[in-house]
Amino acid sequence: MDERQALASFSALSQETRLGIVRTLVVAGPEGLAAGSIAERMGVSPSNLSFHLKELDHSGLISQRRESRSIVYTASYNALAELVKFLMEDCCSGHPVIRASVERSDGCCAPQEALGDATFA
Amino acid sequence: MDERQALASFSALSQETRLGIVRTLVVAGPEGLAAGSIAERMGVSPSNLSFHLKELDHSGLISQRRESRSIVYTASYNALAELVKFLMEDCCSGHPVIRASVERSDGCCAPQEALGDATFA
DNA sequence: TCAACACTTCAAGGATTATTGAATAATGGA
DNA sequence: TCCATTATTCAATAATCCTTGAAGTGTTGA
Repeated sequence: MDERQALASFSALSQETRLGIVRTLVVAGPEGLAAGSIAERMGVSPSNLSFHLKELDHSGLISQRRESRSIVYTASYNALAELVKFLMEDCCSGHPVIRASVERSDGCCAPQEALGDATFA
Repeated sequence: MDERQALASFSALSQETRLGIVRTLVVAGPEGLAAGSIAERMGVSPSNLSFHLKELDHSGLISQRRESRSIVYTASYNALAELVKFLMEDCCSGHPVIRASVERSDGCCAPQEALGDATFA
């Protein structure tokens, strides 16, 4: 993921409605949700939702397919994963504190003592 | 990290100059950099830089201290780590594909085969 | 105390982004 | 074909964000 894409992704996630859409679609899984269902859950008007969906689609964080009358949206797990990687590696220079903090959170990988004095600030 | 903070952080990172500042400060390490040095490196006017620094400070991604005439800024590794965690856990519901993709990237943890059919889309 | 330095704050503008309601497009069933 | 359904696009307005230059705030050394 290049910087342009990352900027667009951060911008997409910086708006309450859009962050909500992404969360909803992630939970919905690969089957996705029709625009109408999303609008209902989020409590926004169809045209407003459409505006935000376009923004998200443009950033690559979601994708769409037509299914009969509906247009069904799905979260792009790949793009989300790329964004997490960008944040950790490109933006944060793979800093040990950040990596460790994330890995620690699911009890995986290196024990905390192994981090040594890499954990500043 | 709650949603409000996450939105503020994404908003902070969605602007080219500010993303550049964060990257610069992460690389600079815990000693940080004076506002003047940052302005010079980023090629922006002092007042414009100040505007963006305030934005970043407000989101919690950086912090500041006065040191003689200068005001020295440092990246908040903690806030950055929290943001990565938010993205993976709250926003992405700890989705296995995203987690795996990140962990895979440093050759740590579970081998790819172990992911099984958790890797959809 | 005064001047120079390092920054920030303020006010004004221009540029983007968000919201709303009306109009338009695509699909499927009677 | 005609109508209802599902969604998008458009135009206008409101709100927010970014940039700039001038003015203001601390800090240091003469």
